[in-house]
Amino acid sequence: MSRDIDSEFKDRVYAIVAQIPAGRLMTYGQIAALCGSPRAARIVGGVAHYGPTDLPWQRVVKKDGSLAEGFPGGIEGHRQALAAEGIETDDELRVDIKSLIYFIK
DNA sequence: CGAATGACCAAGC
DNA sequence: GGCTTGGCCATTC
Repeated sequence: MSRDIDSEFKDRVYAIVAQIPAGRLMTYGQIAALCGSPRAARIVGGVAHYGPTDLPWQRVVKKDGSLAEGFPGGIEGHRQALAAEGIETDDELRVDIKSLIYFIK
């Protein structure tokens, strides 16, 4: 599985997001770092936008704990998606990321 | 093939 | 203390 193409980055994003357990959250920066580029947090967002919707992007939030703005339906839609996953948000549309964040070993 | 974008992050004022 | 600007790196049109 030697893929010398840069698409390996995108491929890893899919893998990581797909491995996020329900009830947990991950930040774009964290995923980007796991993909090999800690500064490519925006790329993860770009992949999410143009990428498949089969993955639980709803479990992916910003490092600040706030939700993604470009999510289908907006922050409001994202909040409902999280609620469907069992993740509760506060009045500030933010989740307890410091507790729900999923750390990959 | 080249240029612009993009679901972010961090720092500055 | 909250908002603005710049930088960043890979993908997409």
